[in-house]
Amino acid sequence: MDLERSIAALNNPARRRILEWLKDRSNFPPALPEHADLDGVCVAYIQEKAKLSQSTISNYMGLLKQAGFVVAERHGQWTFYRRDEENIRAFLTAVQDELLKP
Amino acid sequence: MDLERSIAALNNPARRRILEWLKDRSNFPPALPEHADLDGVCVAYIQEKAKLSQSTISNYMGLLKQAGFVVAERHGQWTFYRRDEENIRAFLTAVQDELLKP
DNA sequence: TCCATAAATCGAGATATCTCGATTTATAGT
DNA sequence: ACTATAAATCGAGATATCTCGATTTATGGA
Repeated sequence: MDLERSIAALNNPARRRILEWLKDRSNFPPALPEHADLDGVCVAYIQEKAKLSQSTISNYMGLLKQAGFVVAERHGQWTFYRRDEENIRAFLTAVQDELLKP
Repeated sequence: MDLERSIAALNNPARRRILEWLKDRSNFPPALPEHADLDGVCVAYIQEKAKLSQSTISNYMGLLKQAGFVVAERHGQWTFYRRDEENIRAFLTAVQDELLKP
């Protein structure tokens, strides 16, 4: 749990929005039939929704991944990103401790 | 509750450390007798502890204040800063909501 | 093997943050 | 009025972040 890195990753409205969108797969276009079993979202879909360039989104997803907020799973040419709920909760606990613990 | 501003204020190790130090007045030199009733800490004490310049600390305290993490109270030539526990809790709730709420 | 598509990496200009020393403002005491 | 002290503001150089388009890498299909 690297607070530094996590807070930096959150310090950007687009990245926070992406994390929110990922709460619900239906914020994105339906998955291809062959990906129906995966609950992640590919970079292209995120890019389309965020209206930022492909390289920017790829970079952002990398930062969110390093921060522990998402996990990436590669399937063929696609990389599917989804939230890491456990790590997100761990982050919240860490911030709470840092801000409130005596 | 301006999340943007609050997260930006937290996105700096020195500022986070200051917020931690302010949890306990005894992290700083004892107050002057005439300030014994106040529980805030003056800029000079924070500066000494943080080993950063006076202008940097003044700037940082301004950011923490705008973010709602501290309140300032002026007494004569001194400005005393102390944590705003209620706002800090409000921030934590807001982050939690942003990260977890469906 | 060749082509098409998805994503990652690279390089760069624009913008923002960090941090400082110098200056200014506010207040208190003589 | 003058001096001293505390804090805020100003101006600037160094460093980091943002975001892009171009290129490269990885994979799958004809």
